[in-house]
Amino acid sequence: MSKFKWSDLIKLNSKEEAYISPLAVLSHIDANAFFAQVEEVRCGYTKDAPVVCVQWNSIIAVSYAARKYGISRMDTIQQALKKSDKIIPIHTAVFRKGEDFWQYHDGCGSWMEDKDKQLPNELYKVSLDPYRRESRKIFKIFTQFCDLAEKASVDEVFLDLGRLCFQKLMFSKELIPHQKNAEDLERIREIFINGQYQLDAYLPQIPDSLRKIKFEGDVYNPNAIPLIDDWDDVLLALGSQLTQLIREQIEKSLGYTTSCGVAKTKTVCKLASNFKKPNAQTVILNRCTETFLDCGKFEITSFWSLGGLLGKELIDALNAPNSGSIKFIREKWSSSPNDLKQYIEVQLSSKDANHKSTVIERSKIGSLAEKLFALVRGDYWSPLTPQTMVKSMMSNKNMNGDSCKTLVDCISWLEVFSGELSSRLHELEQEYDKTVIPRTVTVLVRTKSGLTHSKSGPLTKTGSKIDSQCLLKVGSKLIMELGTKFGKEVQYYPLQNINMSVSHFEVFSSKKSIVDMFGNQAQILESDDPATRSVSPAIVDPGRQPCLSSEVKFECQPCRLTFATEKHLQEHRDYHVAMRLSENINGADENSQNISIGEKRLLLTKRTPSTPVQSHSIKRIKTKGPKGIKQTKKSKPESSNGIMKYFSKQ
DNA sequence: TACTCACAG
DNA sequence: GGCTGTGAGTA
Repeated sequence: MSKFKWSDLIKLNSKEEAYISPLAVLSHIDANAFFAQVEEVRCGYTKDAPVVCVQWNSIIAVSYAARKYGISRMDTIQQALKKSDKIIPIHTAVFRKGEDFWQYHDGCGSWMEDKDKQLPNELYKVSLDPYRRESRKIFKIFTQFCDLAEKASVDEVFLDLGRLCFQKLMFSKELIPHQKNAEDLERIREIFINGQYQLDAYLPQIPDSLRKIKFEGDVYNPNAIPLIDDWDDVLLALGSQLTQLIREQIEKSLGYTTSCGVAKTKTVCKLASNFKKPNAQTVILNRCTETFLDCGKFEITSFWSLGGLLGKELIDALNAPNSGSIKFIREKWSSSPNDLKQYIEVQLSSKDANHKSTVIERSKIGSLAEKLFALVRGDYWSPLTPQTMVKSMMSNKNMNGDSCKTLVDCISWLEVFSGELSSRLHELEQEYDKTVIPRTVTVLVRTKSGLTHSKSGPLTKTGSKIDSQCLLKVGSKLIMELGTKFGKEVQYYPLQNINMSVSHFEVFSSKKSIVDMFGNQAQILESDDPATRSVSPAIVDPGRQPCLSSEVKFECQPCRLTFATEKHLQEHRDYHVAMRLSENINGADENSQNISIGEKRLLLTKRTPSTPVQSHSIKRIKTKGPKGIKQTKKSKPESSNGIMKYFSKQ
């Protein structure tokens, strides 16, 4: 007789209950050196090519081919090049300051000798969009196969293979090709199909024929025990076959290799997928779970969510030795979580007496002890959280030196952020086939002294879809309010950090009008005459469609940028005015005083003294501010273009 | 809404 | 180790 019950098996058919069954089959799949793989595939290299993905001077992902030269994620690109000149560094895509689309600059980067081919941090912001896109493609394959997938990060996923395994067991004819030995399994299938089972009854012993079932990948089995003993092993074997299939599909269609862990719980899956890399899968039988946790590679801090302060404090509170602490805890507190809880409480009390700070909240010690008690046994069950809508999106830029020292600089970065956020919002909409409208925009700055200040405001736009212009409009308003409020008190510029985020998403299920719009655009694009195109389609980010000829009606004379509607043109002009306002508020230097509104690019790239004279003059009334910061009041511009409605608090 | 902290890759 | 990002908690 099996040690499992019919109810354990039947639960696999339920998304809500499968993870809690002792027969659960979950898996964790991780794309190896993901950013490096994306670049390798994008640029057409093979797996043998020692590609590394670079951001400024740092290597942020190392392909396995490059790891053979001893290159690690910590290395700077210069250090890596000393280890081997064979490596192929590829820089991430970047936004240029003041532009709202990203681009790859292949053949450029900080390691280039040619100064013109370097990408200065001051002028660019890294874009991770390409990796998100590839991540979505991978995730789509997962969801095509599997009805319950949790996206754990840009390169990781958890799968609940319960239904697939169950169905394969019950309905797959090829599972047991030799009919002679299949009789037992057929009888079990009949019992299930006819509903002649008792949920509380134990399952029969597994049929002999099933003992020959094959695992895909590596089964962790240091003591060479028989692999198939009970139904949990059978189901894990089926799960390993399924993950193999899914992973092969990903490699075949997208070119990415993955590492995979198959086990009963998420935490064990996660450790298992990390066990052998790259391009491998590791199966942890339930009977081998504790042996696996004790293999020497893991400690308390290896568990998800215990990798930081909390884990360190736990180890400290439990007086656990650094190595083998999982086994130590399991054996020292072997009967119940309660002993563990009491021990932690006592230890923390003595810490309190010594006025030591702790991140462990007293009210949570009970649940923490239960969790730890289960974790060290590989028995901590947590559900897969089905795909949920992200709750916020941020676009962020850290500044070097004094590269963000004026409001003009700020607004230029806001333009980048607006482009990135609107593009990501649109991708989100396509992914869910929903309309997504954020209701709140937040702008945050951090001064060199570490002070942060943020301002949030509503995004009231309705009807049409969110674009970078409308985000920029709100963001500009917020940053100006921040600047005027903060600038008087403390040393404001140069900023150490600036970011913008959108949150409080409203989701509409009907996306008809937007889908139609996309369809029309695509059609127009195909028959578009390049000569009449107003904006070069060479702009790379396909998330941002160029303004098409049929839509072009309004042009900003100085910029020669064109807009579909007068409203859009108006907003664009407001941006120019905001730029000029900011120069005044900020007490801009001599060069930027004279910036023509048509010379945005010039302003943002090189501050040339010979910049043309502006066409609209703004009177400047200087007032003396504290700490030598120039405070400037401005008169209303001659041609305000309705700007005051956006900057009414000025 | 404003801000801080923890955590992860 | 710097950069980028998400989410929880607090007042």
